Amino acid sequence: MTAKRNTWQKDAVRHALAESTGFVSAQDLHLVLRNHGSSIGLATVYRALADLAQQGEADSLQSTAGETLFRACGSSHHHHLICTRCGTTVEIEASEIETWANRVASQHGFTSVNHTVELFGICGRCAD
Amino acid sequence: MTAKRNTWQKDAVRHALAESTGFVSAQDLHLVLRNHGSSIGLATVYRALADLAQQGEADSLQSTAGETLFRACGSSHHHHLICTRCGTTVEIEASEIETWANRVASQHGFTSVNHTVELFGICGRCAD
DNA sequence: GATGTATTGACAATCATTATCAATAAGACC
DNA sequence: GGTCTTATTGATAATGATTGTCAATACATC
Repeated sequence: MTAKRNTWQKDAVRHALAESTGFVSAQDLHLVLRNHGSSIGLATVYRALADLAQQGEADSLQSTAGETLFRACGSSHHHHLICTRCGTTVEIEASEIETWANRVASQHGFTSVNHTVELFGICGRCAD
Repeated sequence: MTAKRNTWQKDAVRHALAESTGFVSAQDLHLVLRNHGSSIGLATVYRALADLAQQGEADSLQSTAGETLFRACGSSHHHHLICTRCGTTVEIEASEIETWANRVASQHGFTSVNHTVELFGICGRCAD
């Protein structure tokens, strides 16, 4: 049994992630924590984020720049609508998409279907 | 005017990409070309793929491993259904998704909407 | 409080990708 | 064909994100 331990580092990452409005990289988060006076190491931030993502406490996606971005999220399945200017993110439930994905996949003989759906745009506040 | 030139290297990349069944990385393609006796350089493969993607001759997506993957594709807008075992890829037209994306985005006051939609699963041949 | 071990953090190592720059070769023009 | 201009190539160095290493540290239990 992998006896997991609770450390202030993991909490710090959890909290910093919760306070970020949109998706952030591990490096971003490390910088934020350091600026707040924390002495947390970069590798630890990477490890904590990987853990959170695996436990379903965080969503992750790959930016076009090749970074992995993270965001705190609810536990149920959902997608994102992300402002490309300010990073504001809205969680979206879309049962239509789920059924569509399953239907299309089975039409082509595919099983064990996963999907990646992200919407990008410019939010009302940034459009002005 | 940027006077583009035609080189055998660009054709080689185009052809190698056309013969790949699924998404491939620049490194993969470079290896394939080398194994076929080509002396093409790695940097050139990267440049050619970036060009093809920009001209709409290829689609690209970010793998979870952090690589950029490419695939030859038709010119019209579409999505992909990808077998995670063998890489077989099916192009999918989904006007429903387009309208859904626009509707959801405008409901939240977003404009200039883009979207990323990819389906992953196991194809009939690999399921046996 | 003492102990065993998961976890940390500084740094090295890795991997994909991009920049550098001299050498090459398309394409235009004669 | 030969010449010229410069886009393109390719070997290599440089960059940037991420992961591995490993001794030191600190959780949780006795």
